[in-house]
Amino acid sequence: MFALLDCNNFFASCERVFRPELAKTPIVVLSNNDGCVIARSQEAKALGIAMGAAVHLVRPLIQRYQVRVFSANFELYGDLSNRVFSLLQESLSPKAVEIYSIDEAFLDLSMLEPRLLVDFCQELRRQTHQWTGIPVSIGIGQTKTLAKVAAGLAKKNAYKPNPSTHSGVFSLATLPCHNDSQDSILAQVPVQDIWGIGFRLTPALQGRGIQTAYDLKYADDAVLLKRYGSTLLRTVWELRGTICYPLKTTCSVRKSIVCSRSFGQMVESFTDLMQAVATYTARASEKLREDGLQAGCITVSIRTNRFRPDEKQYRASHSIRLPVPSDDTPTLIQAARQCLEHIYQHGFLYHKAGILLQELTLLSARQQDLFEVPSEHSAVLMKTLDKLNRHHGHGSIRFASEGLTRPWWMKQSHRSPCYSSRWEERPRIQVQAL
DNA sequence: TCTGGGGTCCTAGGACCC
DNA sequence: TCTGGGGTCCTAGGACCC
Repeated sequence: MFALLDCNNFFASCERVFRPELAKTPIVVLSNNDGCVIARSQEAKALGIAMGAAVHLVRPLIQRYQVRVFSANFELYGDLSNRVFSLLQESLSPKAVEIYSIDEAFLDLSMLEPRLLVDFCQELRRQTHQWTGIPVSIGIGQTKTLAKVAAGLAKKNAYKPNPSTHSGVFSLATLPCHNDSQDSILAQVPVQDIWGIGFRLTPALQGRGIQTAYDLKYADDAVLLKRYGSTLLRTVWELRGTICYPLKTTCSVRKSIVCSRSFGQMVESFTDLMQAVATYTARASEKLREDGLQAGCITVSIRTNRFRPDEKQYRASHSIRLPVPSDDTPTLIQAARQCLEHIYQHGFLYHKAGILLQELTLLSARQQDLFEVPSEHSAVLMKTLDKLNRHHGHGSIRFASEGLTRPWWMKQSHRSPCYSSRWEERPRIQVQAL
């Protein structure tokens, strides 16, 4: 038996944890560079501010309803996310929790008697809110896909005008999978709300008369497999109660690391562009070392602003395979420079750059190279660098190639403090003497 | 003026092998 | 008129997720 615990309006809820006076205020959180809306509080959703909306398009709504605007603060969200998941792992067991994303976790509840499931989840929900300040919804189902469907329904119930005490938890598991009442619930769920059905599949399925989760559950396997592949078929089987996606608790080694950002202002020169690429490479290398990995391949990509069709457009990327896998920032920056030299074209206004590290291997399982000259010096230097940056914040110690003034740096005009992860930004309490 | 960032998995097709 | 069959590996592109 699976449950999906989903944090409600997560980024907006995080902003409220340390600003309780904003409990009823509409809130939006913006993407890096303050470009578009990536999270909304319930009040902001009710105002009709769409997910992903460009800020300049919803500015009138923001001003009219005095919506509180925040720049994304992923350090804060990551820290609160860890607190929520630690609590789950303590309440259940680390082996029963799969951290699926920054704000969601699948839980294996097969150790509980079915009649206790809902009460257990209610208690978990209450405790999470009390201990972390984050409101959550929980869905229960025989498979992950059904638990996801249930979580969606739980969230809807939680924000009804008069939520009942049982809102915020929804179980599909108290009903057998081929029961009419479970089917009647699935018949209310639009096909695009199912986990795994995206914006491409939705119109294709609708064109075949598949409008709801119920329609998909009873669709023809052979047709779906031939036309759409095995991934969709797994989703269908999960709707029928057959587990195709077991709980993944061992954290698998990741396969790529990306660092890409759009610029605060357009960049034209090679020097400025290289500064950005060096900065992103340094950040990605840091992540690489955090996970004890080395990269065998690096890709650099650059592009102009695709939203300005009247300007000359250009996009390109180039990859280099390193002679020996590396986690050394200078080595990777050097390779990134070669990539950029390969694709840079003078005369364009660049809007975004990114780097991608691939062919990641564990440092502990590295293949020795016959001609390699091992450098212990590098390992010590990188370790020291990471320690300093962990303690004083990202980018406190940088490579000169990352630049000093950095005019291209992203805009973050409304970032809240990292209340819970930086000493100098911790909340202050003023006590007034009576 | 202003439109995100970081991931995974699957499939088709080409290149190559014997 | 007719031009093998079976296999692996790699890559690009497309789909999805949050």
